[in-house]
Amino acid sequence: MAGTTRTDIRARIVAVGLKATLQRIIIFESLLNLHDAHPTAEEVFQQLKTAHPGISLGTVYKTLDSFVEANLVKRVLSDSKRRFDVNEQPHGHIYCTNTKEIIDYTDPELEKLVADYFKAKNFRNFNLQQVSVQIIGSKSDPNEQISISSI
Amino acid sequence: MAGTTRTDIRARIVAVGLKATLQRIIIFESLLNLHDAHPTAEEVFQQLKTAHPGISLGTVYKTLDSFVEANLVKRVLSDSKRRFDVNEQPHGHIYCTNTKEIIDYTDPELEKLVADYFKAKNFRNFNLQQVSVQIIGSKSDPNEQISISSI
DNA sequence: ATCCATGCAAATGTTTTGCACAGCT
DNA sequence: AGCTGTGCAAAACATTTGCATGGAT
Repeated sequence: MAGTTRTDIRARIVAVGLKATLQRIIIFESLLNLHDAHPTAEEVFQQLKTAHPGISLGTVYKTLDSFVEANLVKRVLSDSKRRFDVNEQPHGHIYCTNTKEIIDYTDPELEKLVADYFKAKNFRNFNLQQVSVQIIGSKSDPNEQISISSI
Repeated sequence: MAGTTRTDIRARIVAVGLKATLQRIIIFESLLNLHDAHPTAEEVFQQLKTAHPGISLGTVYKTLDSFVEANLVKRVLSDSKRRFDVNEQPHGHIYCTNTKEIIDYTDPELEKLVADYFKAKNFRNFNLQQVSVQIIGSKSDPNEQISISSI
């Protein structure tokens, strides 16, 4: 649960101007639970329907879209399905062409480097919302974790 | 056309270990023509079928997949369809949430900055193939170009 | 009470697949 | 001949839509 209560969730939903319906709350909750999986609408629906048999797949689609629209959630690069990610601290993604996994890559130093770079840039006719780094490659051993160290 | 002849294309296809069939050649050619549009399989098919009525959509799908597999072409973040991009010099993408456009962002200084950053990183169990920067935001005026200047 | 969100199911859009045939070596 | 790639059409999969009903403020 990671310390995010329903009250918190309700507040976050209301904060972006959406009504805090039960469906929106449990879908957001589900996104938090499935955070590491960068789930599809279908996956959110599957996780939800045991505890909430009434929920409809169409609603999950519509709700995820409205979350993205409201900037509560982001879409991520994926293998032909729409995948979603709760909007936490800035981070990049590692995409493994071998296992098709999308793995979060959180690296404040890199985020700062890139953010600073863009601070000195002036965009005309463009409202910059977000910069993120995509890392593409493949795991040598699909069953092992990736680890990273500075030289 | 940009100075890439069929002989060049043939060579690039053979270089990655694929047979240079006519379909592969014209699909690759089409990707070069449509480069700015980051086309879907369907869009490639549409562009092709006038000049080559025999070509099949299924073949376009299969061929694009094999190009990606062979690292001749990249997939790009998109609005729920698979979009493709010929593998030219390193560049990022600007995604406009307003118009859903994907616009190339070529910035050698940024590419160097990021590449250098990752040179000093040591990945274990991961073969890094590519790092790219995604910029997300929205055009103020959908009909105008974005321009960028350093401060 | 009003308005917007939801559930349902049908429609649409996208991608994958299997198989028979064609083309290259 | 033997391989692999292609075309076709069906199947599978993913997303969107319209509308009647339900729920939040």
